[in-house]
Amino acid sequence: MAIEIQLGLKPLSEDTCKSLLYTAGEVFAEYGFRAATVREICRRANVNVASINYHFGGKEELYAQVLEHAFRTAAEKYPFDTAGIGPPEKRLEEFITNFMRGCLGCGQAAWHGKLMAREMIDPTGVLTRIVERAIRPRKKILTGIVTEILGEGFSDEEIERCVFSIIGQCVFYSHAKPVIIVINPSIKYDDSWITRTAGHITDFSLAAIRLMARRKRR
Amino acid sequence: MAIEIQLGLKPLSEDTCKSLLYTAGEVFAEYGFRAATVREICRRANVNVASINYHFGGKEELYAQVLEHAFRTAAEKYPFDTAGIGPPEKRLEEFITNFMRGCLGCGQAAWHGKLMAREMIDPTGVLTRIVERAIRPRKKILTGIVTEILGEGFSDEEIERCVFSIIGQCVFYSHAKPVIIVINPSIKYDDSWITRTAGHITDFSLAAIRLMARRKRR
DNA sequence: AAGAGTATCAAACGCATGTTTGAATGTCAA
DNA sequence: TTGACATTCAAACATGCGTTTGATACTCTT
Repeated sequence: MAIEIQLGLKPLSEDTCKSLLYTAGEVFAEYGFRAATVREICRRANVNVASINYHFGGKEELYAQVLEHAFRTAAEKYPFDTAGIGPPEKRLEEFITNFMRGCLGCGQAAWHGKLMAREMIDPTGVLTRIVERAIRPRKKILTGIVTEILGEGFSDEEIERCVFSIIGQCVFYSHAKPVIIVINPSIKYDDSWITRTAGHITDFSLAAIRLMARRKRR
Repeated sequence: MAIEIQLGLKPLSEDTCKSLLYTAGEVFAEYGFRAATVREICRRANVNVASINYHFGGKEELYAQVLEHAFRTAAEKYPFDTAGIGPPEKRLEEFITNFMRGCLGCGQAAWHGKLMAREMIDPTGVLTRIVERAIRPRKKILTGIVTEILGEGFSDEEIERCVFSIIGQCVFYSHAKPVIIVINPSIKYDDSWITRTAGHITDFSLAAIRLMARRKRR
């Protein structure tokens, strides 16, 4: 690539780090930590294979920094803490839509969700950190929304089951994507489809939760 | 191991094949196709590393035969085709319970579900075969049950979304198990828990489907 | 008893991986 | 200009993988 352009200053690219961080996010999200190779990352980033070890100390540390970076950007882009604003039903739909966009969307914004989905299935050493940093806070928010709709008189276990039912519906489309593509090739994972599917999951879950609430009130 | 015992007949073990098939099922279910190593399989089976290539021709062919074997045993053990017997609500609960037992149970009976879950997430060349052989037939049965409860007037897309919502809730506990263990360590994946969780998913889904049906009828 | 066929084994092979090395190149203060 | 420092690079390294090999032991037929 642009090797001869430097025209003077600097050793051509002080931003090898940034390039690696970006490309690594892309490759890790695509293949997962184990299946991704440093050679592939370096090839796409147009840097030498030794760069990863020079700048980051190894594949594992690069992965950790990629996740750290993904946390920050995702937190800005898809705020889940719209707490208390509007009725809980509205917030539920927002939560589900944002969540699915994070898992299934395209581009850098979706790396976060894809990396989390990978970690869920095939955890590395950083799983605990991810849970505390990203998953548990979101579960707390969703639990709050569900609790608000359910009303009084439900055990933590019952509430948690509802939360898992909602999240399960969402991540299914991400986790089982290869199978879904085979089962029903006509599904296009574009933004319009995500919105409609998020709408279905919201309706489906709201119906269930409201019925539980109604039964308890009697 | 028992090398000197042979006492006369046979080359000690003509059943190296069976042992390999069994152990491979265990290891593949535990680690997935890629992460499982032939050396680990052979170590657990107490056979030489060359045995896999001698008897099966390679790791991939062994995997294919393990799946083939798992299909047959699972089909006997957990029959999903209880079609038409009893009310659809009852059949839904049976379906979900059997499905979750297959994904989360212990022992050889659960290999099938675990192998399928692995294949969903990280497909190998046999994914298509698995879909046609195991997944699509079951989806058809579940679709039948859901259609029966929903009644007339729903598009294939609406019905499929409900089916995915149900399956998503089930496989979540299998796919996201490592995360769930961190999030809530108190959950014990025993048979009693599976039954109760299957009950929740049934209630949750039934509530949603019935509400959809009721709305459409008006 | 002899030879053909089958099964097992330790060892090695070829390959891909993450990592390290040592030289080469450029920057910048002294 | 010089020397210390940072960065890049091609090449080599160490390890683990699936697979192959050639010898060995055994059974069974003749």
